[in-house]
Amino acid sequence: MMRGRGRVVVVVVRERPCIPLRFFSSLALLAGPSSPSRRSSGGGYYDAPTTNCNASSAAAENAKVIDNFIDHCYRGDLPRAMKALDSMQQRNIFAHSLAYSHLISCCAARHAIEHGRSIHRHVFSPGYRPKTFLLNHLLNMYVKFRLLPEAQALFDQMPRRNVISWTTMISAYAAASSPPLQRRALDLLILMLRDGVCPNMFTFSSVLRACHELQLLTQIHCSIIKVGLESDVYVRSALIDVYSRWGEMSSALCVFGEMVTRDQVVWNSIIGGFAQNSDGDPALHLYIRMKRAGFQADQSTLTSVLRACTSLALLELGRQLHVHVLKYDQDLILNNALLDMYCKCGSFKDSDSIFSRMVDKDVISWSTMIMGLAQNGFSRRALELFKAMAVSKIKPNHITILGVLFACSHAGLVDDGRYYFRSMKKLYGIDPGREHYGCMVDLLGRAGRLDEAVELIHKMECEPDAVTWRALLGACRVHRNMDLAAYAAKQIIKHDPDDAGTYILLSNIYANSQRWDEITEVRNAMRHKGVKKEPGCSWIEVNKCVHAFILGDKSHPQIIAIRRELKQIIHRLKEMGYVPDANFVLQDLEEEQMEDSLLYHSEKLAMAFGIMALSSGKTIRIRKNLRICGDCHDFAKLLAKMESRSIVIRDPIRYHHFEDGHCSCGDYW
DNA sequence: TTAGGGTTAG
Repeated sequence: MMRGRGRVVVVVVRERPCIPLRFFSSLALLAGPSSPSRRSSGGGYYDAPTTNCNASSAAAENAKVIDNFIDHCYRGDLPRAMKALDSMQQRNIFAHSLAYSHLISCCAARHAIEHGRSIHRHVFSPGYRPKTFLLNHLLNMYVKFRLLPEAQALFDQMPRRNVISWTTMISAYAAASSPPLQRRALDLLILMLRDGVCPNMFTFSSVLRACHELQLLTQIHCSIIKVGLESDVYVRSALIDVYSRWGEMSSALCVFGEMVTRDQVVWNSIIGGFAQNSDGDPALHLYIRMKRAGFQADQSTLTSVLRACTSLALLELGRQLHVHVLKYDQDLILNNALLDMYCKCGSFKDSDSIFSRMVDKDVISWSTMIMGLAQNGFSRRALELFKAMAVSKIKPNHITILGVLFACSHAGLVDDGRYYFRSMKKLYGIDPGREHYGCMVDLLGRAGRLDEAVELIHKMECEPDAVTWRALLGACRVHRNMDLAAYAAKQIIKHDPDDAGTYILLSNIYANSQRWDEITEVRNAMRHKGVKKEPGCSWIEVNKCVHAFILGDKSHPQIIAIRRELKQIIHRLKEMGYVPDANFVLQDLEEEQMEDSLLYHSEKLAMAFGIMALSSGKTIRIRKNLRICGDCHDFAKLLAKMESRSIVIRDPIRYHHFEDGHCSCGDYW
């Protein structure tokens, strides 16, 4: 016993060598409301009068209860700790903040929110003044349970808030999925500043996620530099991520380039940024640099690098990465990325195999497969998989339905498509968006129901965009409806004034009708806007090298041999009945382009090179930046038949699998 | 003694 301020102070220490001394030295066994003046926040003692034996006995009993509570907290025995907490609540006695914080962490780890709420009630009992640090623990617990309203209520109730309290709330709102909630993070930042609390690197790295305006992002970046926090690695990776989301890769690269001590996450941020912006080349180069810098690829790196392979259609490199993925064989996100890579590189044997072995599948796994099959023209299989998804009890989302409608349009299943479109709200609670309408326009247009397609566009609940009108234009192309094509093309240009291909297509339509004034008008508009058509480019991967072929370009080291091979192929194909298709009225090819270079379209050169460089029977896989023209499409069908090998050509819209004289797109693209 | 950054389908 010790003497202090005229009272006997009983030190309660039990023999527990495994518990840190600091833990015990900070114990506060506090008296109830009958003696509030004697409460202490960190002395490791409780007070008891000397003259009253009953009171002394009660104090000893209280000490025992608290001691038990602390013991259970430390051992992580949640049920017993909660029982002891009940007892403390009845006696109106309290332990030190540290014990509660330990228990709150246990509740968060064990998903025991009701216990967490009991602790919350307990520390707000009369006679106890919880420290800010303890309330921050509770705040964090509600945030971890995604109970933002409860976190906000506690935050509002807090008598004092420090930078951690504010940052916890800002971080919670910034991580929310809805933009209005994310805007609340920015509002809180302003309130925090008004409250005189300075944001630190934790605050900035959190709030950056909520930046939905580029101007605001720039302002926050300036503030970060002003207060000297730009060197923090968390802040930098958040900046890289947000600039990447805005497609501002030069700014992201600038932030990355200024760093001296880069960690794994920063590398992942910049690689992921390029991958998400469909800029696969720099993503792969940065990946190589990361490896050279001594970092190993983790799940996030591999997912982004797979995405880069997907955008570049690099099947062989994707297969190499698959070997590294094996050590994370149950990682759902990584498996989904792998599925998508194989789907988009046209290798369904591999995607099927992975999909069937995946233990966990989510809506993205199913949607990836359904969409992959649909885009590649395997509509029946896509619809069968959608039925299997219903059995699996995974609920479809708007992208799944998009895949289903895409599949219906490619198989000409008008009634099925209508059924899914009409019932998507009722069956799945999903409102049709622009993309769903676009699929329906595609479906009706493909079936030759152009009037119905136009009617649907006019009935849309949302404003049609260039994609909607392009779907109608595609149908006009197939069904040779030039008037409607001209109308659709004008609508596309209205929404996307830089679409050079559509200007050229419109000009060709007018030329066919000898409408010279309108041709001049279109050409002047192109000149005025400085619109130029991107040259056609095709890529093919051979022996781990990517070979690029550009229309009219002769820089490939084997170009003479390739052109010779191509001429021989054409000669043989002509014997099979191939007639070059020079009808370019409903294509976005210019007349001189057709006359001079029909023979040397980039995909034809890539196919000829594939025949030369790949072993017999191996699938020729080509990626193209523009849509394939009708002549190259016929050429590929006949070549696949003549060579008895598969040819896969991926254009920006869809995929063409050529086999035995047929294409999976059913000659509609 | 509490708060922060990177990965998947259209």
